[in-house]
Formats: sequence, structure tokens, C-alpha cells
Amino acid sequence: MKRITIKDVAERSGVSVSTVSQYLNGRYNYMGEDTRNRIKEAVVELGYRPNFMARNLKNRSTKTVGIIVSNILHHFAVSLTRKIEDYCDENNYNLIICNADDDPGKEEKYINSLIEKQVDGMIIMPTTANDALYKSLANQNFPVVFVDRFMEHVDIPSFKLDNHHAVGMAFGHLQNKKIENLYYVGTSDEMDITPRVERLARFMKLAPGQKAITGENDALYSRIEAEFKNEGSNGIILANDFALMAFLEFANKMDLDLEKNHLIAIDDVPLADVYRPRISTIAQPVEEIAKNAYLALMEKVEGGAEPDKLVNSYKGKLIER
Amino acid sequence: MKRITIKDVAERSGVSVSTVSQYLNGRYNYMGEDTRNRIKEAVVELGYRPNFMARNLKNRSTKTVGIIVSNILHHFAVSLTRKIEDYCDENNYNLIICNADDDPGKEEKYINSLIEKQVDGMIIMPTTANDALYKSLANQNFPVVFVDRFMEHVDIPSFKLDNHHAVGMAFGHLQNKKIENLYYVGTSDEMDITPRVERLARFMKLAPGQKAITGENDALYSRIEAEFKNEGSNGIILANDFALMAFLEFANKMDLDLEKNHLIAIDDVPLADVYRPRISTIAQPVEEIAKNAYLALMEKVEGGAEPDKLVNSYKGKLIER
DNA sequence: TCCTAAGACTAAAACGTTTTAGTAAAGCGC
DNA sequence: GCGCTTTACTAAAACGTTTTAGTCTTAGGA
Repeated sequence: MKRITIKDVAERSGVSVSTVSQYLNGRYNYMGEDTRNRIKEAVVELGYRPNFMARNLKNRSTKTVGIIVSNILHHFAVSLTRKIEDYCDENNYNLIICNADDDPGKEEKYINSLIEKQVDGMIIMPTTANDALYKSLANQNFPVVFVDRFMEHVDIPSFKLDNHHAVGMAFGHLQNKKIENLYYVGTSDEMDITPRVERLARFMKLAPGQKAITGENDALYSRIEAEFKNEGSNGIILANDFALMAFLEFANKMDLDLEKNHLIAIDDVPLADVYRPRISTIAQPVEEIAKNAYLALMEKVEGGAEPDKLVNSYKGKLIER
Repeated sequence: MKRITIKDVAERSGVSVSTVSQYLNGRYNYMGEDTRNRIKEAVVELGYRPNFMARNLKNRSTKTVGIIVSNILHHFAVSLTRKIEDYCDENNYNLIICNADDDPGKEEKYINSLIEKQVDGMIIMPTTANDALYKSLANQNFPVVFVDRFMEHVDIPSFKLDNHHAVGMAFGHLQNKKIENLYYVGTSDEMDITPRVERLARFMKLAPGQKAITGENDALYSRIEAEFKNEGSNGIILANDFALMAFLEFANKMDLDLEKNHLIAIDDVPLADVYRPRISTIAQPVEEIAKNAYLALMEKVEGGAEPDKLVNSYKGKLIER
């Protein structure tokens, strides 16, 4: 598989590489019309495609940004990535998608790999466990923005759901029902991950003395089994899509009556709309987060103004079903 | 944001760039121990990271492969990508994930962009609408494998579900119930996309005279509304996750009794396990597809043997619920 | 003492582009 | 027919690495 270079094109069309390069960059007034046509033909006939590596060794910008999501299995992560992809596409940027899989080691590897690949900037949904690395990025003035999560002592702007408001809405929604006990079910807040911390904190504040059940994956399921009492009419706030799935699994097993147990979940997953009964949710402002994160990143890439706020929260939308 | 190069490291440690390069590539016997330590320090202090572009301009391999999925919203696409990512990770390959969004134009753009980025190979879930481009890849001997879909006149090996067998299992599963009418609900087979064509064809063969409802997105929903008759006990084969969602939406609206209407869906989406009632599915052999596609690609990358078969189908697994 | 080998390095070419500075020829005005 | 501009190009440096072919010094070995 011989690689076709600009030199092959130059030879084939009988001009110098410089002229071919001018042609490739659309500066047609540097050459006569017949030359231009000959080059055009040569490019097509040889199936020439410029070498991005060589091109961007000379240029400054790679017109590429990377996104590292904490876990691509979260519906929110995929939707956000899709939206950001749209923005990149519109603006002729390439997007490299990386999945850290909730593993700080993988995250570190990807951050380094993206830098080596000379991306112009990156969007990170941080695992929050690579403090030193984030800081060094910020210090080097490398263009980075965070999404979904915020880190207290790191000078990188973040774009995310207003978690306080979201939990407030969930709480308000349940108050309209006649509910005896309130539950919060979510992933554990031990890791200091913003949405977990903020959501849980707000729940505790709004419903002091009510039960919060937290844990990771299978552990969460066991804790639900251990702590949830199926008595009377309950309200259950599901902190994210994983929590919702865990609770539904439990509800199925116990055959809970979901007309008496009122669910409301953060993250508007497609399943909520078709479940029986349908499930009320709070949809994340994916569009706003994607847009503002992208714009802020571009500001940084182009060396423009810093955003005036480090934490940028956007309100979710209650979808009552 | 000044970029730190190997030259800076060389100056800082008082040796030539060649020596630093040797150090970076682990060829330590090219230098004395103290030199080695000085370079090490300089690298850390400067936070030096090699420029991938420059490095791979010289080298042949980029240790990078790309995957282009037809639509990242399909559960199957994400699971497969995750598995392939694991294989890449294990073997120290980087994976660039691209989402064609069922748009042949985007697919073409991504294929070109991956070539320009000098990936060592790519895995494509083809939209099937870029015939000429696939062929030119095959002719140039560029390392490519297909997944999920197969293209008749293109010399690229494909790794996919055994669709005939899958539909056969779905059919068999429903035959154990007492069913009066059989339905097939799926995306349209107009585009000549392997799974759609094969699944539909097999259904027609097994259940001649029974109803097949096909269409895209909203159109599919309307066709269900128009053609599905809620009379007696029905069996419904859902051709993929989109079809399942569309049908569940319809079932909800009509308040269909899902104990009388028996569903079986291809693609084991998480929702199937928690839905009420739980939904039987046919799980794709994601693991096998990922593994074999990856291995075949690596064979090609390393210039090894061609796979002996162009079409490699693996059997799905019936999950009765 | 001379020869060779080993050890510790370095210079420079090469990878495939872009870009800057230049050149040669043609055309034009006067 | 001289100077100037325009047109149509080209040569060569540069980007940040890797790699090959050296070079220089020191140390043995005969």
C-alpha cells in the first residue's frame, strides 16, 4: 500500500510541489488555468489525500478537539457528545471521542494522548480524580472546559445542570402527590463528583430526615433491597439513569405498584416515555450545555476572552408524565 | 502556550536531540547513566510530551484505528464500540470513534478524515451508500473490516449477527405461545442494509402471508398505527431497538395488553430487563463480533493472511423473559 | 606502542507538508 | 527599448521527530 504524496501529484502534473500545495489550499491565482486542471486531474487519478500529520506539523492548528466522557453508557454522555459533534461539524472541527469508563487511569491516558495528537482543545467530563493533571493543563493555559462536573480548586470553567434547582423541581413534583415517605436513590457521593454531591445535598436539605440510598452498581441494588420499605405511598427521586434502572429492576422483582410509588428521575432517558406507567423525568439542558461549553472552548482556542464565571449552571426541564 | 519540544529537553539537559530521542525510545545503552538521569529530570520539569504528528511522520504506524458507526444511538453500536475499545486498549492501540449518523455524506467525510489522519486501519458499520469509496479502499489494500453489515460486491470481510438464525429463534419462541397473528416490525429494507434485508426476508419465508410493518422513525409509528390490529393474541417480532421503542410507544397509547401480545426483540437493550412485563430478546454476539473483527483488522494491518471468508456470521442468544 | 573495540555521544538526512522569498518571462506604457 | 508590473511559477527552509552513519575518547590486548 504505497502512500501517494504531494510529490507524486507534482510529478504527474509536471509542476513543483509548491504549486501543488498552493492548489490544494485553494490559492488558484498562483497558477495558470491549464496547470490548475492538470493538477486537479492528477489528484483525482492518483486518489491523493494530504497527510494530516505533515500538514499539521507546519500549521499551528489541527482543527481537532477531543471530548473525554466519564462513561459512555450514560445516556446523558451520549446525547451531549452528539450535540457537541454537531457544533464541531458545523464549524469544520474534527471531534475525537474518548471514553474514560469512570477510570482515572484511562482518563489520564486519554488526556495525554490528546495532547500528543495536538488537539486544539478538549472537553472533559472529569472523573475528578486527576487533580494534578487538570491543574497542569490549566497552568499551561491549554484550552479545556469541563462539562457536567465542577472542580473546586481547578481553574477550568464548567458547564452543567443546575442540580439544586433540578432536585427542587423533583421535590416539588412529588409534593403534589399524597406521599408518606420520600426516598432518594443515587450513586454514591464519595468520589466528590459534582452532580452526586449537589443532588444529594439538596435532597437532604429539602427533606431532612428522609431516606437517601446510595451506592455503586450492584451495591446500590443491594442497598435498595435492604433499605426501601414498601409501605404506603412513597415518592422516589432517582438521581440518574443508572439509579433509575436499578430501582426498576428492584420494583419488578418486588412487584411494586408504581401508581402508589411515585418515581421521578433526573435524565430524560427514552425508556421513561414508554415505560408502564410512564415515568416523569427532569431533562438536562443538553443543548445549552453543549453550546456554551463549545463556545467557551472556542474562545479559549482562539485566545479570546476568558468566561467570566467558572461555574455555569443551566436549569433542567420537568417532564410530567 | 509555548510548545515544549525535544530541542528544549536537549538544551536543558545539555545533550543533543538525538540522544534525547534515544532516551525517549528506551534505548538507554546509547548513553551514560548520569546523562540518562539528567534527561529524565528535564522531561519531567518541562512537562515534555512528544509531538505525535512529528513522530508519526517518520514512523510508519500511528498505532491508531478508527471506527465509524452508522448511528451511535443504537444500543448495539455503543456496546460494540466499547468492546472494540477494550481490545484496542489491551493492545496499545488508540481508537477514534466516529458517528456517521446514518448519513452517507458524513460517512464519506469521516473515512477521508481517518485516512488523512493516517490511521492504521478502520472498522466500519457502513451506511452502504458509499460503494465506490469502499471499493477504492479495498483496491488500495487499505486495512478495513465491516461490522453488522455486508456488501455484496465489495471485497471487505464482514462480521455480523446470523440474522436468519436470529429470526428463526424469534419465530420459534413465539410458536410456543398460542398466537393467532404474527407481525414483524422493523426499519425499512429499502436501503439494502444487511440486517434489515436478511431479517425481513427470513420472516417472510418463515411466516408467509403474515404482516410485515416497516418504515423509518415517525413513519414506522404511523404504519404501526395503520396496520396493527389489536385483536386476539398476537406475536410481534421487533427487528431492532428502534422498532421496539416505536412499538412500545404505540402499545402505551393503545393500552395494549402485553400479556396477550407477545413481543420478542432483536438487540438485548437494558430496558427489556426492567420493562413491565419484561421483554424477551435476542442478544447479539457482541463479544464475538468485536473480537473477530478486531483480529481480522490486525491481520490486515500487519500484512498477514486474509480471512478466508468474507461473511462471518455469529449466532445470537435467545433471552426468554 | 599500535590496533581494535567499546562507550558515549552528535550531525544530518529524512518524513510530507506549507510558506516565504525569489526568478524568469511576458506585457505594457511612454 | 527601457523600466515597471503582472503572471506563473520554483527553491528551500521550516515544523518536531527518528535513524543512520559517523566521531571522539578511553581502555585493553598483543
